[in-house]
Amino acid sequence: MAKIDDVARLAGVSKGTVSNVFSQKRPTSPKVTERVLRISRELNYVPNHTARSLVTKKTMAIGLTVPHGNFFFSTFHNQFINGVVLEASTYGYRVLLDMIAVEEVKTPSLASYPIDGAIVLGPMLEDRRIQLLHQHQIPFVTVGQMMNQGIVDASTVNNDNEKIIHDICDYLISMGHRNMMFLNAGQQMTVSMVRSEAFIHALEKHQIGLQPHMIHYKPMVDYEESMRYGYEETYHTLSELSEQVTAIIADDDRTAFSAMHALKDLGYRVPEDISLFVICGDLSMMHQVTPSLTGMDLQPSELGVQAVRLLMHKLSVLEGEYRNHWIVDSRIIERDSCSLK
Amino acid sequence: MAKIDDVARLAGVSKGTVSNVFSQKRPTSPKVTERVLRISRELNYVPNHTARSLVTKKTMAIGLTVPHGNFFFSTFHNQFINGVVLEASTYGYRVLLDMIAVEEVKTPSLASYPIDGAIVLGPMLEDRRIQLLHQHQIPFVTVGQMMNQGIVDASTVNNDNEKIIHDICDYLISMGHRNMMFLNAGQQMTVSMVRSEAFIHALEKHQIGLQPHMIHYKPMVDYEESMRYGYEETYHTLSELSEQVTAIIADDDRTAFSAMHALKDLGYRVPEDISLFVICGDLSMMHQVTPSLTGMDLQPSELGVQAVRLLMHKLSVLEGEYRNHWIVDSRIIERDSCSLK
DNA sequence: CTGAAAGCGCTTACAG
DNA sequence: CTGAAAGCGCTTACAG
Repeated sequence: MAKIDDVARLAGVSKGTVSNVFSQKRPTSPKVTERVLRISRELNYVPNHTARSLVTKKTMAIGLTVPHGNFFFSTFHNQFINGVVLEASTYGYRVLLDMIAVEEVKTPSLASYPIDGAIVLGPMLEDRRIQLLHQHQIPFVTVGQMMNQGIVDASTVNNDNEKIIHDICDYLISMGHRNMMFLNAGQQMTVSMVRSEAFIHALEKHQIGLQPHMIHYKPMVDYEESMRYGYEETYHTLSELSEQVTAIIADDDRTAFSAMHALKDLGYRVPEDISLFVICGDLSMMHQVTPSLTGMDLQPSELGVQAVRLLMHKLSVLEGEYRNHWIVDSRIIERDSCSLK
Repeated sequence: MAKIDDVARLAGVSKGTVSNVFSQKRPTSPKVTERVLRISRELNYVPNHTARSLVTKKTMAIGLTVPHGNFFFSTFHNQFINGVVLEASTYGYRVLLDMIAVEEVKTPSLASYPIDGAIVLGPMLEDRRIQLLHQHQIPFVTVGQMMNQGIVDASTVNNDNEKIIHDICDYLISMGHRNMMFLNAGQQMTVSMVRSEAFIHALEKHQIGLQPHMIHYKPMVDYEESMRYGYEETYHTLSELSEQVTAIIADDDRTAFSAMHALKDLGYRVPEDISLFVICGDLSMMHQVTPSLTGMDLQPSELGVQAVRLLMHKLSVLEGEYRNHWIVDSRIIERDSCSLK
């Protein structure tokens, strides 16, 4: 590959001038610009990204780390990632995908992270990723519930999870449901704790006593098993219970699908016998199944966009004031899976 | 951040030695190793990835480019990406996600790609991404149908699309179906061309005449519209047709869901009135809906794994013989959405 | 608007 | 097993 010296020599200018033509950080005369560009084209020259990074100290990449474990994207993640990648490209940034946890610095061969900043999706308690980012002094923003873990000033973009749960409970309770089952996310997700608490508060607000069968947590397992979560919990809980659960709140669309499957096997109809509400699912897909699923629009793509904007502010790519915590709106999309008790 | 000179000075050794401790390319005495490591820990030192890359000429990252446009991942893409990221991490490689097309070199500020190789998902006719990769001399492997476009020796990982379509047609025809509708992928996808041809051949093989309503192509549009594709084509085709279509082959699970929706609105039952076969869908999700969907297991995760392995061979990270074209197996998973005519 | 020179933080022959 | 020095391919004050 041609390098800057080759272009400079053939164009009869200095390296600095060639650099300026490409970076546009200082003006160059039209004549020189055109000559340099022509030679560059002939030589198939393009500035070496790595060399540039070394001196500018910018990699023009941000890291996107998702929880470790045998993890698979949900449609929620899809749209979130879409928002991130598209918005990042607006500022000339690329996205480095890290699905497994940022590894321990166990092997000495580990080098620094070639990223200018990071977005941490679904922060967890004792999150190794956050500890390392902090230690390496890489600016980051978390998306999802952030608990205080000593890193006081963490920037975060999130939905208002308390409001979400209260809205859902108010909605279902207003329809006459008092025995609801909540298929929550995994216990290691900080979001699930906030949601459980809000769920309990919402019940109290309406003078409904909490019962053991009302809250379930997704086991932290592999893909296949997590697909069965909705089925297993629904099937076993409902078949062993004497009282009648009349509404189920499912953490995501997959959980909802598998819960529906269990309901069918148990002989229950949705929504005639049992209502089903999805917190975090793909709205289009939820619209296509039968019955179409009522749920909450969390705007995952918007979460991604706002996370990138916040990070760009922290990196001083974006000027002006900004808030360290950003809440993305959510609202109920009524469809056919919930009805009066 | 501390740099190699700081560590070298405090540890009383040369930079070269510090380098060796971290890269492990040359042995260092236990005493020195331990001292360097201790100092490094104290200073929070870690080798600068960019500086290392500049001299080794390796970024230890591969690019993953998906088709441009207003694109959203399907569950197929999810699992594929999973395979790629996990397998790449095995070799110490990270994955740079490019969702929009590798841009034209229109603005001169564009720098080289900081990747050692690339995986191109869903190659298209006149694929700009491939042209650029080729021009920048970045090794790449394509996943999905590759048509000859002057780049003769492109490495590729793929399913056997001809076999897939023949297997599906043989399966449905053996059940008595002769009037089948194929909701194919978008016309710009090379895979859809191969599948259409195979579909036509399969019909010929069984002496079934091709009719205009039998093949449809997903319009290249935004997310919302593509979700409607299955619905629209199914609804309009079936309501305007005098003869009876008895089986539908859907390109992916979303198309299948929305086709099912249309069938329900038209008063058809699956599979009693019309059978439904899904080519490329999330098997677990297809198992959870009612009726559970019969489809083809394309092993998307395995496609990702093999694509990375092939690329690692091309980058000489992996030693030994390898084939430039790799076919990943597929097989029919029988569930409840197809039945005898 | 342009050039000459230093420097970004590493690795790598070369020499011992 | 270790060190001294050159060099990876750019950008950036500094000077004009």
